[in-house]
Amino acid sequence: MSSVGGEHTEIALTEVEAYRQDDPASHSFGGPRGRNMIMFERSGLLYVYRSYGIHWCANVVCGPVGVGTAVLLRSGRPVAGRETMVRRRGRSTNLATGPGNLCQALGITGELNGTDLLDEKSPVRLLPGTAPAKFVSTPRIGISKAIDVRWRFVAQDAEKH
DNA sequence: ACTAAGATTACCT
DNA sequence: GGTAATCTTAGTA
Repeated sequence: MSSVGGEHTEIALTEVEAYRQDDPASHSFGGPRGRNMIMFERSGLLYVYRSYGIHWCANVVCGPVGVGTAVLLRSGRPVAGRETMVRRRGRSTNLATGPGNLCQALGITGELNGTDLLDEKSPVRLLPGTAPAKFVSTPRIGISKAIDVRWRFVAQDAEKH
């Protein structure tokens, strides 16, 4: 969920991708430096980076301290605050499909990099939810390295809204 | 200092 | 289906 700007929005994740430190396609590949520092912190932190100079992408750090592991949030289904998302996105469909769109819908920007997703006081938090009954794994999207590992997970009930 | 490429999206034909 | 928009990081000189 997110309460950025005092407006509550909430989505159920339908698509994620895993990135590990020993993964050539990962920002954490080669060790901690610059923007990826957060990936080496403790689990439950938010890692935000800019993509193609235009979009924000959000990750959840999930490895032990010192290991650069994170999960990229690619898509979600609107659960609450739909009006806010429509206004932020300027459209009423595909509100949170795609990494950049998801961040825009939730109001996530680079300022939130390093946010503790497990702290009740944080503007952006991770809440327990029900795992999708069925999901498929596929090659990851938008990268040119290590495309043979199928670490993109898509919920079968994912729908465009 | 300079150049190239990138975990993308929206708009054009 | 193709491409422009736009900025940060990494590699080279």
